[in-house]
Amino acid sequence: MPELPEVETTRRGIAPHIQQKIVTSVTVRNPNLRWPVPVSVFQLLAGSELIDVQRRGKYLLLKFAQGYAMLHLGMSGSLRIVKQGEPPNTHDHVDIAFVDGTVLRYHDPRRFGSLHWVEGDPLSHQLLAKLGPEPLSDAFNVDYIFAASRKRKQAVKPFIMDSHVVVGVGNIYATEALFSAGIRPTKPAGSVSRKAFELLVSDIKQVLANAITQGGTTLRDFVGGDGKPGYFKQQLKAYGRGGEPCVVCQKPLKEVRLGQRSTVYCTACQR
DNA sequence: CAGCGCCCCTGCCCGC
DNA sequence: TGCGGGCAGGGGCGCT
Repeated sequence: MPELPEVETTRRGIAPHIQQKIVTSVTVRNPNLRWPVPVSVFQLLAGSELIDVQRRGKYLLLKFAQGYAMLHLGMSGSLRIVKQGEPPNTHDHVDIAFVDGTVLRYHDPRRFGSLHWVEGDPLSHQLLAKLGPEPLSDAFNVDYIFAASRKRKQAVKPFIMDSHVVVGVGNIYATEALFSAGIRPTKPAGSVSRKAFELLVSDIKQVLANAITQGGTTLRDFVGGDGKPGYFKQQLKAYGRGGEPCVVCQKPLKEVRLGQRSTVYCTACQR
């Protein structure tokens, strides 16, 4: 249930359980994810140490001496730490088991996620090479986004959700950040003012950072194997609230589809 | 190239 | 209660 905060929460949650541990086996129960999982390559990982767990955008990178396991959770993917011997449930597609009996288990009902093996620099991989800046880095700033948006006719919401523009801004947080910044999601990106982008950049950073902080509270449940993704729905001011009153002006929020994704905004507060 | 629709897949919810 | 339709937190790909 991954937007960037969930992926980062997952990274922080799993890393201490698996890093610097030796893999004993990799089990792939269903290799038919978004792209076929190269099963035999992963089975060669037995005996190797998982050095580190990194993240680029919504991709998780499990570092080994020989290369990286590059994992994407798609719409419905999740990772949890379980103990060896725990029977798999439906849609538990991959297990990576370690010497101490810890198992990293990948679960993904819709199978929109993916698992690649990458040798060499993972950031040079085709899927990562052209990604935009990390939203919480200094590289994501008003100068950058304003320049990138000039002459773009695309609506600002799909624009900021484009991972080649900036990574990690999914449907929920795009909706929320645009609400906070008072920007109408349908407005062409190229006609959003520099001032408005200043607000938007700051609100994107804030909403993501806040969500990561909150993700921390669901972390223990998540990793413990017991908890729900725990999505702070109560905090959402726009996403999922079509027809309900705007928290600022009480006018009913409007819901439209933009780029095949539901989009909620206030016609009074967002211009 | 920019921009847009399609599609991958399962589960769940709603209305009839 | 059963069933069809629509929608779900993503994003790469192929077409115009």
